[in-house]
Amino acid sequence: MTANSDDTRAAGPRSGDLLTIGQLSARSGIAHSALRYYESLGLIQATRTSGGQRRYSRGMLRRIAFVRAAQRVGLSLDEARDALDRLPERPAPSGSEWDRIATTWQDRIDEQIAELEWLKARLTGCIGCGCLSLTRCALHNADDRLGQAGPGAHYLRTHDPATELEGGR
Amino acid sequence: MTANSDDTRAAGPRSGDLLTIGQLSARSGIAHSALRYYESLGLIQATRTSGGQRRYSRGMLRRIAFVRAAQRVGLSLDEARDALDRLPERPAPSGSEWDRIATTWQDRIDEQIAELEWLKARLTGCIGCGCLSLTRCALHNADDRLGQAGPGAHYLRTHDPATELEGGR
DNA sequence: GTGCAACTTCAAGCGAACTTTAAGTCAAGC
DNA sequence: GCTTGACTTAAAGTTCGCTTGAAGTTGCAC
Repeated sequence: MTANSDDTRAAGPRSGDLLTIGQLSARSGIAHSALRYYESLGLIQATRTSGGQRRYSRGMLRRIAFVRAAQRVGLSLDEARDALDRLPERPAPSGSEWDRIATTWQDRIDEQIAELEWLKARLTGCIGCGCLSLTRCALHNADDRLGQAGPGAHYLRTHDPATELEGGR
Repeated sequence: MTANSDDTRAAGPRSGDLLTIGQLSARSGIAHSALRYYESLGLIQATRTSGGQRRYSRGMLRRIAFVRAAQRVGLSLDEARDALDRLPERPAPSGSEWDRIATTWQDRIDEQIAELEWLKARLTGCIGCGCLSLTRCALHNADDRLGQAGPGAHYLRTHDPATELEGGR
């Protein structure tokens, strides 16, 4: 960005609240290209200057934070947009819709933690047994557990986030 | 020209130790196509019948389980193969190399759990405050934390697994 | 008014992890 | 011997989440 003054926006008299894409990128840690990509997906919005440049309200930082949290919880960007679309866009999302999402996400987080704990426990067992015990070693016994999830790329996702969000309640 | 003149022993679907790709797929829960893909990457190996069909030893189930565990820990398939290559292929991996990997993975798991706990705690705060508190809400405050990791797609990976495995020797 | 960083669009490219398709071959039960 | 389903290869296609490149425009300090 230019070495213009250190406030958020030096240009216009009343533009104190608006961020350029470079500023939004710096604040959010998301690359310019990714922000434009997010805009193309409808995750964030921008107004335009008369010259066509994007200007973002500070509320976009909140939306980006929401998206990043959604990703960490395992949602795709499409799913994050759906969730955002259901939130009232006030000063901040509020009310039962947000409660519902937060609760759902916490459940998902708990599931992910539980799975990691399971894996960790099995690895601990392996260390203890030197991975030589056919009856106790995680990697020996894992195949008993492997077949249970059915075919497909289910190993990175243990459940379908869409059904979780849409049909869950 | 008999199908099983050799040690391959391709006499039938339930011929002792060797599995067809269909059987391996059923046992492991991994699609046929993915198994062939894994073979192309060197993650698993097969002998061949005189007719050219793959036959897998039961040890491949262990290797697949290892790969799946590696994926859950956040490794790429290439990294999983590197780890497999360093394990002695005995009845089971054993010894200090396995200890080292298991320990490294447990550290990674701990990190992932910690991050999930952090996110969960922030969501809990949001529920408590109805997401209206500018000072406490995770999504309001997240941007303060967002910029700290620098640019790039750092939000899904908080560290580089390659340096973890290679440099940590 | 000039210089230059920061911006614009659009399309193509990328990397990971697979899946799909097409056309053919093998294995085993009857 | 025939049939049928499981298998073979190679290449192309898919999805996700972006990044890169080219070529041009805007905004602002000097």
